[in-house]
Amino acid sequence: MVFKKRLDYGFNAFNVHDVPRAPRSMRRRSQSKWTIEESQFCAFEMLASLAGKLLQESESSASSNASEGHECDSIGKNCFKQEIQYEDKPLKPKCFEQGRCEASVAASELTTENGDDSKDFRCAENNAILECTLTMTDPACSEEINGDLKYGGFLGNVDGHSNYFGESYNGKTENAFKQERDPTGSRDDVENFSRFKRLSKRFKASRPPTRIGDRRIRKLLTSKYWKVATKLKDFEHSRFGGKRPLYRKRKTYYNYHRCQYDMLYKQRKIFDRKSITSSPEKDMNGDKCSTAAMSYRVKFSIKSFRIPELYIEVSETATVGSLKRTVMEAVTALIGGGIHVGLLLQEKKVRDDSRTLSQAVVLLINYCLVSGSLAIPVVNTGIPNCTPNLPLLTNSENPATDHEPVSSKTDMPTDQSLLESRALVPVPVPVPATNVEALTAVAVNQKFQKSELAQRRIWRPFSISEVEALVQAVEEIGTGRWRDVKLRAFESADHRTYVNLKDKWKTLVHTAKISPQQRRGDPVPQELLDRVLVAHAYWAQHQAKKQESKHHHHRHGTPSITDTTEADRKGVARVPIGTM
DNA sequence: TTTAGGG
DNA sequence: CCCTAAA
Repeated sequence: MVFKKRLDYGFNAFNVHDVPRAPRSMRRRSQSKWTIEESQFCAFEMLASLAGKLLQESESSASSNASEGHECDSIGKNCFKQEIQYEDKPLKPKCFEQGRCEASVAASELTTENGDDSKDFRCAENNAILECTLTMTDPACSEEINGDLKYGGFLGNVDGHSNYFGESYNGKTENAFKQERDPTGSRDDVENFSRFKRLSKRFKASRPPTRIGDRRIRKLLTSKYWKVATKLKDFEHSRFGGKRPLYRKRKTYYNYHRCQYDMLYKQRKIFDRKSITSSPEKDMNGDKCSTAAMSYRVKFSIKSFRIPELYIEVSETATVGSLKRTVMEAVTALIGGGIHVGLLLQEKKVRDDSRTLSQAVVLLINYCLVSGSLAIPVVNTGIPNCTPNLPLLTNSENPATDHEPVSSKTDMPTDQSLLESRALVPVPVPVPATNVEALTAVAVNQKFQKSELAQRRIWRPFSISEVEALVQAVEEIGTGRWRDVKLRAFESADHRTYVNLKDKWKTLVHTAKISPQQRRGDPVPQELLDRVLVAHAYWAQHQAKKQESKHHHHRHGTPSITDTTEADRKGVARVPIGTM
């Protein structure tokens, strides 16, 4: 069962425990078996219908957050009223009205019977707005359920698994429904009831009777709820860096979380209606970095057209390109296509879509370094091995190349002489005052990175000299002992792990095998590639021999003359010079 | 932890 | 460069 975890919307616990599990049959048969799950699902439904309205209202109420308590109380109570107002809209098929009735009851009960939930409810409303409005404006018809699924896919389009979940749970709903209709399933309400009580101890089962009509309608509605819950669940996962493999950690998401509006408003800068401004800041949750690995994020806001406000949160390890795509998708979904999204960082265009946002900041700093005039001691960028005041590249005669690729695709100066002069004269670190903000941001960034469990390492292309060193080491040591290679040739290069070296060798071999026309990136001298091929062949053969001798040894109990294990261990074996 | 290989 | 099964 996938849905076992708590459904937490990131504000206060909504605590939908085991949401889809309580068999509907239990709830159906006894009028008093009104479950909390149902209430919450209904709340979603209702929220969906309220979304537009609420969005409008929150737009005009700048002081709303000052009186959260009141709002919490009142919203739930007003739900019914608001919904009725909304009923004026043409979209209210028969089945929807039924569901609407339920939703209203649920909402009022949430407020009256459970004070805690009322507050949560308000928050849920905020978060659910975008999703619910999009997915549920049109009532529960099968086609619309499909649309719903599609949107779920959009939300989670990083991996496209949302559809799977939707279908999956739809299936479960079907099953539940079948069970419900099963005549033998109508045996004893008493038993079911006690089971139900076990499932949801927290809530009294003595609910006022609720008249619920057509089963079919109910089925449609519940299946919808399931999907909403699914999406909200997904949302929650990404929000808290939940490590569901399907979604990975770089997943992006966005929402209309009005709760963040005021906080964001203070810090954001909006250059123009199409620009995106990055303003790194702490998460709303404060700096509990220890628990929330995702508590730091680069947040963006967009001011655009008729969209009141669109908030997008992406991991700082998201690439510029993925950010643009996310924005594009979000906006496109709302107002249609034909939009170009650009990224401005400190008023500089960042054009390279493959850079991560962190790298973009580093890049900015590098720019500061080469072009600035002020001199201050040391600035820690927070980016490992990117300390700006020192050219630290081991095993490389050309440290300047270390940073060069990062800035190669931007508007910032990439003049080699500038970079080199920086590299060769690592004395003062000039930092224009105007970019203090960026540096501050990165300083915060460092704090975050320490707590970030798996920060993607920035891309560091191998310099020619590094390749040379690697080839040399592999010639001597072989292809199966990358730790030794690392120790021998890259001992002081902290940013090169043995996995890096192994990977680089892999690509080198590949590069050497393909035709020069197919090669990309800064060319590796053919001489080195030739050596790569020779060494690769030699050590492949060597390894084969070793395997063979191993078997031979096993069979005959005597070492074979091809056994070079000892030589390997001492590192004396190497590609014979003659073959090179 | 290190290797080996797929993603 | 990441992830991870295996060793």
